Amino acid sequence: MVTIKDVAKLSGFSIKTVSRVVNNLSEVSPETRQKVQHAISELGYQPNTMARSLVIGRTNTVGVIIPHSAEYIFAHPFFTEVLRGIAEVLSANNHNLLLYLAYEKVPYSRVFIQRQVDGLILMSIPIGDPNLHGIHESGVPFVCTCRITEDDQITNYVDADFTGGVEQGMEYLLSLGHRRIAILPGPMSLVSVRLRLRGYQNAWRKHRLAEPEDYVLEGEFSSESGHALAVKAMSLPNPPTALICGDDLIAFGAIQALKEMGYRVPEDISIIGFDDINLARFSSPPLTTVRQDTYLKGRIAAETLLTLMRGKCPSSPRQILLDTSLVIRNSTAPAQNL
Amino acid sequence: MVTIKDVAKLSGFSIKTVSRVVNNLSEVSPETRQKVQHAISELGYQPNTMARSLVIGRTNTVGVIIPHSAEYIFAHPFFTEVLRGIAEVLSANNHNLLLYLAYEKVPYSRVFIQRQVDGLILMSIPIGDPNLHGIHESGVPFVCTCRITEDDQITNYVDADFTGGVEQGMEYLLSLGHRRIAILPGPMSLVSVRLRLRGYQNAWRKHRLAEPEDYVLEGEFSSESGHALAVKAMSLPNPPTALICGDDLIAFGAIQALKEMGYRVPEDISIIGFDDINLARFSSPPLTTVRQDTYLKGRIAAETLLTLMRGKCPSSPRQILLDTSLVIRNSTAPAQNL
DNA sequence: AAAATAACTGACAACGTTGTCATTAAATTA
DNA sequence: TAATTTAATGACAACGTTGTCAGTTATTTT
Repeated sequence: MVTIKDVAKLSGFSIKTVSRVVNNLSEVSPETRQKVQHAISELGYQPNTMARSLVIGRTNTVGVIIPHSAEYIFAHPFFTEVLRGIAEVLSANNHNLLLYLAYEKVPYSRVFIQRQVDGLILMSIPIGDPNLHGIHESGVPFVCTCRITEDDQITNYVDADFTGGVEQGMEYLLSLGHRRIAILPGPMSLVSVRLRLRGYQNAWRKHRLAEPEDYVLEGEFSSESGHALAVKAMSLPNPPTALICGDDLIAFGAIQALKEMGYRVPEDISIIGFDDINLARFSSPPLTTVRQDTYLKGRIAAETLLTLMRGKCPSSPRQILLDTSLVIRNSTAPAQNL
Repeated sequence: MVTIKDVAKLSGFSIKTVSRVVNNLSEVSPETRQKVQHAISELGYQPNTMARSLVIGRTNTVGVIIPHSAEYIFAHPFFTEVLRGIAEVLSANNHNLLLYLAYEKVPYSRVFIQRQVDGLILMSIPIGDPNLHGIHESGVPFVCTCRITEDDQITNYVDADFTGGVEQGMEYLLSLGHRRIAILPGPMSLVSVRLRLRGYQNAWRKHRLAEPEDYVLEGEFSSESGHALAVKAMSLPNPPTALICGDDLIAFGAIQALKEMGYRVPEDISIIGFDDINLARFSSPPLTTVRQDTYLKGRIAAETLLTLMRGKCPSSPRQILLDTSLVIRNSTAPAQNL
């Protein structure tokens, strides 16, 4: 292994001077710099990251924590986009990205105390995660890409406005004349799902309409679940004329189930998704959906974290809510009397 | 920051003895071990990873390289699955995962020479990547999740048998009576696409049939591209009765385009995809596709790398080709005379 | 009882870098 | 000209850990 010592010996200068050249400090004469650089490229020298980190007390590395219990996070299309946003910002700022699968027993903050990372991004935290305590205690700069409670006032977060997003979808369905609107929000164990439900309830209240009963159909973020729930919805005594879904996968499954049952989408039943994944344009019919910019979520999370890492951690948390927008395609139509 | 020194002072033992306890070495008496452990948990001590790595010369970290020029890799459903396979194996073996976006100018091997990682997984390498030279030279243990040439005999790789996969699809279409089969293989800049094409050609040859002309329609791995190419295919003087696609996204786009043009799938035109992503079951009609196990690809790549890292790098490369299987759903039917 | 072995424990160097401070030579100022 | 500043460089300690090896007990063997 080529070390700074070898470069010093070959160039005839001291270790410290080589270090100055490597770190591009100004206090080196041009000739010296050139000679040292020549020796560096001659030997193919690269500084040892571990040794440097040990001295300077930083690693220029950010940890991204993915709760492993939630496997569907990995499988979900939005995951990639958030990660890409994070990776690009970190890369542009010369920071590395350590990806951790967090099992419940292992406290996230460990990796910070061990000086592996200078900060953390928590990608999807279970409600009541006991690790958050340790995080706060250890003083890690961290940012969540989700909220930990419906009215989180504790963590730094960047998240989509799920409540507002569902309200947008509901407004549209109501404007089309739908009054029997069921929601397939996803798993209620997730805060984001509870926030979606809040949007659903807000919409009814805002229009001074009574929220229909039995129209909240909890499930998973998957097409399989959407399929099953759509079947269940249509077998209700008073079946809905529209379904608003917690994500696009649920919507895809629901559409297929409806077709199989002989309903036409959107003529008989309207469907709205959430996320606007790439494939939403290519379903049959193309999906009307509430768009959230997951790539941007990742970028902003990373940028926020870098800011936190540079300055002291502020007393009040940084909380950012990203707007959603309704993308109208062909899975929605005016309500018919069935 | 709590260091091993603090633990030594509090427990009354030497630094070295604390180190022995931390590393769970046997040469410590039970009482000593207990006292030291008490001090450790009292202080909340965690060993400094950088200092340890510096001494032992390893980081227990694996780098995963993603060429950034290929943005679609991030966006592609298979990416997540490979990454999940890698992450799970590394996690189970107490190794960390550093994710790198590789820009063309930055040689991958740098991160190895800098001792940030003990090995590398290269997720999708452009043909003729100049960095491979540096990789071989630096002696990094590495594994590719793809081949770098159609007959790669150099790198360690784990990849799907694209040629065989397309042959499976072709066999099925031919058995259904199709003779006008066009292929939408994806971007020819990728080796995997050239290998798919090879499977297409093999099938014709094996059946002693002349390969039809103008039936290779190059494009991207996206639904948009599939849509455009399907339109192009059907406007040929002698349009095909079946399309075999390089991935499922292309197939989805193609199906939509065909529907828009008034064709029925599969009655008029048969479609086969590649990958079997989760959503393949939920397209309309459900997609017949060649399944590759991308999650397994990731797992095996990581396991292979760990093996390489443990032993010396063998002289002959480890090359693993994973079988594919045809999943028959409803986008394929016997050929009709159009 | 003496000698040999085993079981623990600790002092100190080493890993490869950067930070602190001293030293030297050159350039500027008084 | 002498005194002061500036620029360039290097010696050495420090970062927090592990490896080496020597030392001290306790235990076993002769």
